[in-house]
Amino acid sequence: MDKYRRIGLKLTPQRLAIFQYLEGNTGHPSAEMIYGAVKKKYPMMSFATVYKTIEALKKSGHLLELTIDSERRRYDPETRSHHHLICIECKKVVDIHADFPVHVPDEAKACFEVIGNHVEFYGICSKCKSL
Amino acid sequence: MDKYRRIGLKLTPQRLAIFQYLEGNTGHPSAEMIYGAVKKKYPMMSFATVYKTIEALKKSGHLLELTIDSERRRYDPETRSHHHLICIECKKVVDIHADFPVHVPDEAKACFEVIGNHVEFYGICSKCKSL
DNA sequence: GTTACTGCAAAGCTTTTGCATCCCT
DNA sequence: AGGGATGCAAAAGCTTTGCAGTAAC
Repeated sequence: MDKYRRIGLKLTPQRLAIFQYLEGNTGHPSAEMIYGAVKKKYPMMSFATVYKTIEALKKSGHLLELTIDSERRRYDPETRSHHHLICIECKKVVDIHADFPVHVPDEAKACFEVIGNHVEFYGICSKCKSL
Repeated sequence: MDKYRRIGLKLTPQRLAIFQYLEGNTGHPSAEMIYGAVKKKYPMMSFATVYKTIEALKKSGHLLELTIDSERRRYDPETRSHHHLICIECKKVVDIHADFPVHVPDEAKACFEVIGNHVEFYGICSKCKSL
């Protein structure tokens, strides 16, 4: 947890709870999910603190904002490049750690400097399929 | 334009203007961009009509809702499978029509029925790069 | 004539912000 | 002690909805 102090973030109890909730969390939570989980420990926790902490983590590169759900922003503490499998029913998102041989066509390279890529697989999870 | 009437949509002037704006539009517009463009022709146009028409087009499969921009929903009249190149500065989105050899790992196949995939390339467009 | 669409305004959500207070360092 | 963080409440976006009037079919 010292990595957060090193980048100038004060370690308040609320933040520690958020950090702990996010640590290794592969559920791609939304702000509301973070708030709900952390509020159990700290009932005084406010949404403002959640959003402000998310902002600080994003800026310092410890949290990624995903663009996989059009209804709300979702976050991922796994900042290494990886891909996702998304259930179109329940919006569940599962990580896929693999490298895919995707190469941008040359005509696109001409007008874009490509930095990275992200593959989304769409489908229906087994839970939703059985309903 | 008859394809819309065939699926039970009434062809009002407002809708025709929206359809015409979207036809072949590769700019991945947001609701506000659609509203702004169509309002020039029909100053009485309301946001409600834009959103309700978007909803009708989505339901009938004539419009895709993209999840490439966390700030607002963006739409794509190109409903065939394709991919995107996204400028992380100005959020410009460019289509890429190509097939990539991406295959879901077997362990993921076990718990998901995969329907499709979408590759996003992130980068900086030449316009933003020169700023 | 029916049925569905429009436009307005209000409401609903998610996210951001201002500010006084508090607390980590 | 100082500067940043918290929490509240208000505000700001974006999107949806109810409803009365209107237009397409």
